[in-house]
Amino acid sequence: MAQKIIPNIVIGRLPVYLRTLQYMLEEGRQVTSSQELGERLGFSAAQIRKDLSQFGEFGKQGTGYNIQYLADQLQGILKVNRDWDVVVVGAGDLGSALARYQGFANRGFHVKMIFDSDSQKIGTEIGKFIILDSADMITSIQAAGIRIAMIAVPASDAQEAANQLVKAGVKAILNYAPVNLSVPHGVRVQYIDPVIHMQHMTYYN
Amino acid sequence: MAQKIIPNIVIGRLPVYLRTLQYMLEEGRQVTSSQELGERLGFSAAQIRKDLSQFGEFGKQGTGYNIQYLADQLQGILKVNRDWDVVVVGAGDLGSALARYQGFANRGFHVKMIFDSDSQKIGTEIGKFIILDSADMITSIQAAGIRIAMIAVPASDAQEAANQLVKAGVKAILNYAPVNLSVPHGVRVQYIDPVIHMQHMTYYN
DNA sequence: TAGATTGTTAATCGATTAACAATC
DNA sequence: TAGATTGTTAATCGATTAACAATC
Repeated sequence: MAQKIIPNIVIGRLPVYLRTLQYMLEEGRQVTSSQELGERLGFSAAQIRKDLSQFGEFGKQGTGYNIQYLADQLQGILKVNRDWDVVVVGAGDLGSALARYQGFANRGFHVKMIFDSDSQKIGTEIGKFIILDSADMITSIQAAGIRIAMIAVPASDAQEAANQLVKAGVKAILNYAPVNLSVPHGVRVQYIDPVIHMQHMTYYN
Repeated sequence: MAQKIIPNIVIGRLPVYLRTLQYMLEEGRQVTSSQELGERLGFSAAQIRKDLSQFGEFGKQGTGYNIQYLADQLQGILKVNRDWDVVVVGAGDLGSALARYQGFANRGFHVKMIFDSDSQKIGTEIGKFIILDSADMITSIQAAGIRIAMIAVPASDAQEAANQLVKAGVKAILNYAPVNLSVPHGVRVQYIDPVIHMQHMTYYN
C-alpha cells in the first residue's frame, strides 16, 4: 500500500504549532482556529489547515480546533507523547549549558550523560552530572539504548564524535559545531550555528 | 529601476557556502567547483550555481571557483566583510555560554555587553564581562549603536526583552527563548530552539 | 437561521533540476 | 585539442494560496 510521504517542510512546522498550542493551554484557552494560530505565528491560515490535513481531521467546522486535542495529536505524530533520553558530547561552556538547560525536561527530553575527552574535566561535576570519558561513549550509549545526541565539541572534533555516535546506535544528532557532518542514511542531523543565523540577518542590514 | 529581490531561502544558504569555503581555505585549497561544494553540503551542483548566479559571475568555465575570491564576494554580499557588535540579554547558563563562545569573534561578531535583571547577578563577572542591569539596556545599546542582539532569557521575558531591544535600535535578534516574537517591520528575528529541532527528528524515529 | 470555520480542490506561485551552449 | 565546468534557460517539481462546499 502506497504510504503517503509527508513533506519534510511540513514536519518542521509541526513542533512550532505544538509549542504555540501549549502556550495557549497555559493561558487557559480551550479552542483556537487556523486563523488565530496563523496570526500568532506569521503563517497563513490556509497553510496551517493544509499542514494539519496531511495527518487527519482535527477540527470542527464553525468552531475551530480543540487545543488540548490537537496538541495531543501533534505529540503523537511527532512521537513526543513519550520521553526521550539524550546525551551531550562536549562539556565546554555550551555542553554544560545544554546539560543544565531546564527547557528540555518539561518537553520530554532528558539529558542522561555528558562526555568529554579532556582528562581535566572527566570525573568532575556539572549540575547533577559527572562528566564521562568520551572513550567510553560507544559502550555507554549502547548500553543505555539512547537514540538522540547533541554535539557541542570544537568543529575539528565534530565528525569523529558523529562517527562514534552513529556506531553507538544514535539516530538523531543536534549538531552545535559549525561544520557539516556526513552520516549514513537513516541518521538525521539538525544544525544549530548561531553565526549562520546572524549572517543571514546582516544581509538585510 | 526594478531592484531584483533575491529569495530569502537563497540568502539563508550563502552563510553555509561561506563557512565551507573558509574550511577549504584552511585546508590550503585554492579552487573548487559547484559539484564539489554540492557533495560536501548535500546540495545539487545546479542549485549552487543558480544561487551564486543571482549575485554575479564568480567562476570560470572549465576551472570552477577561486575559493578565496568567492569567499570574499560572499562576505561582501552578506555584509560580513566588516565586524559587528552584539549584545546578549540574559546571563543564565546559556547567555553566559554565548558571551564566552569563541566561535563568534573569528567570524566577525563581537559580544560587547551582557544584561540581566537579577540583582544578584548584576555587577558580577562572566569571563571578561561585567553583567549589566537590564534597566539600562536601552540607553547603553543606543549609545553604543549596536544593531544585533541575542535573547537568552526565560520564555516569559523574551517579548519584553525584544520590545526594549527594538526601542534601542536593534535590527536583528537571535532568539534562544522558545517563543515567537512579534517585532515591527524592518527588524529581523531568527529562532534557535533545540527542542523544535529534536521534535523534528523524533518524527522519523 | 446566520455566522464561522473546517478540509479540500484547483490555481498560482516559487524553487529546483536538467540540459547545454559557451568557453576556459 | 579534449575535458571540465560555468551561467542560464526551459522544464519539472513542489509548496502555498485562494476559494468554496460542507457543516458545526
